[in-house]
Amino acid sequence: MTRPNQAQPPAQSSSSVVIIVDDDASIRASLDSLFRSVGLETRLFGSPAELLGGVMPDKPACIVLDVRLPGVSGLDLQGQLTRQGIRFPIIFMTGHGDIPMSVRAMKAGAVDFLSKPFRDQDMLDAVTAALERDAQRRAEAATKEDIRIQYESLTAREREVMGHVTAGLMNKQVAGLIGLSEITVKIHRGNVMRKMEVRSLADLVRKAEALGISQNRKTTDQT
Amino acid sequence: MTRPNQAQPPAQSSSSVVIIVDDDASIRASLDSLFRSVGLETRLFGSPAELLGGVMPDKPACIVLDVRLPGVSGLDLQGQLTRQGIRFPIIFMTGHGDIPMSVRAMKAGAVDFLSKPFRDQDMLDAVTAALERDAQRRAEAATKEDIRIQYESLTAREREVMGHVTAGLMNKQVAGLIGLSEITVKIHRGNVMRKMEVRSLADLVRKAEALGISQNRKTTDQT
DNA sequence: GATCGCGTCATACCTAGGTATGACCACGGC
DNA sequence: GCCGTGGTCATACCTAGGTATGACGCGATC
Repeated sequence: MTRPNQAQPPAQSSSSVVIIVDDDASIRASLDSLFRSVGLETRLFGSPAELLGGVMPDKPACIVLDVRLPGVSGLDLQGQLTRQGIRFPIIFMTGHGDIPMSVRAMKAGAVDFLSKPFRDQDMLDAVTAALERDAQRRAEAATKEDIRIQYESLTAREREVMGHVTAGLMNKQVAGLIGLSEITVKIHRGNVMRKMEVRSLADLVRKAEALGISQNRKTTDQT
Repeated sequence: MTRPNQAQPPAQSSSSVVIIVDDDASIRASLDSLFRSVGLETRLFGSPAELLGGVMPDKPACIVLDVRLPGVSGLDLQGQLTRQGIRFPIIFMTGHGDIPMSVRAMKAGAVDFLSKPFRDQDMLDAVTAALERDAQRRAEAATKEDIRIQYESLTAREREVMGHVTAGLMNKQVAGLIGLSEITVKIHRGNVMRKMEVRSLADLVRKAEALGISQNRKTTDQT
């Protein structure tokens, strides 16, 4: 996998980040101290607005979030982040939670839901799991992003040919379908292989699958 | 996709089944009535042992489970079922639940966790979601099972060749790797295409991916 | 001991895929 | 107007893939 984009590990001062959102300064401080004691980087926020106004870290991270927050609730923030495409794993804390609240949070993808007071070790375990999950997610996203960039370097014709080729059609079938000569299809196909940086059809098919290329039947017609 | 196995929809008296496990007969009865009122089939069990001793339905189903049960707890039963490969979605009910219990259940994959008393509609919504999830899972499992059966019809040599071919190697490379002549590889390859019921390499690659055939992933590209 | 399935390989022939060279056209930007 | 990019196609040549026919060895089974 070449890497025309994405984060390198050059100056990785800290491997992972824990984002803490709580309106109680003393809780922020104690969590900050807890996470730093195990070598984790922290970012502290007193409100959802502060978090949303800031820059998201470009390394594995997770969010430790109080359910009860000034303005919106932690659960609302969870939905807001999801809609914005910010997919850091979330660990909830609450002093006055109930079962429906915890179930809702877990359904929405939270990693854990801890009732205050919780044991430090429980929080650390949850954060460890969350950071592992995020590292996994980042790796997958980076791979897919590389492929997406390659795909975007294709011209419209090349994408069309790629779709049909990865669907298993022969060059002459592709030619017939989109009204070209077979030799032209071969040229496009060669360009696709070069731009997608694959040397076998098998790898091209896998990259197409990763992109979710379905080649919807009959959407192209003429033009 | 031919179907040498799996369930047909011939005499589908009821589309889906709800399995109810509760030691309280009156609860069983009221749930039974609730689900039947919306056209769902039910199976009632007073204990985990009864459930485990029975035959699992061969149609979309889900389990409605009391956390507190004679013998093992509902959560233990959840783990037990998972280990046995029984993957029906589970909805928990509890009269005396707490947050850690609900979180544990949700982490283990439960669809929902309802505190008694719950509204009928909440239970029906949860069951609907669970049955949808199970229908999805069944469809995927059936497809994969068809492919697995085709794969099992291959001889050892054919599987070996299939692995290398779907990894993107040319016939002559496969021949060199496993010490055969190219013509023999071509014969095996032809057998693979026939037995796997595909007519293009692209489809073979997709079936191999569905099977999770890794075959020492040889990264091609790199220029 | 005959049969069968599997694996092996050769010859022969055909189709499919890949690439190089050269050419022409349309379009948009400098 | 010139040039670059993209698209088109032809000829030519080579490699890769697919299949049919025929053949032989081996081990398990009947």
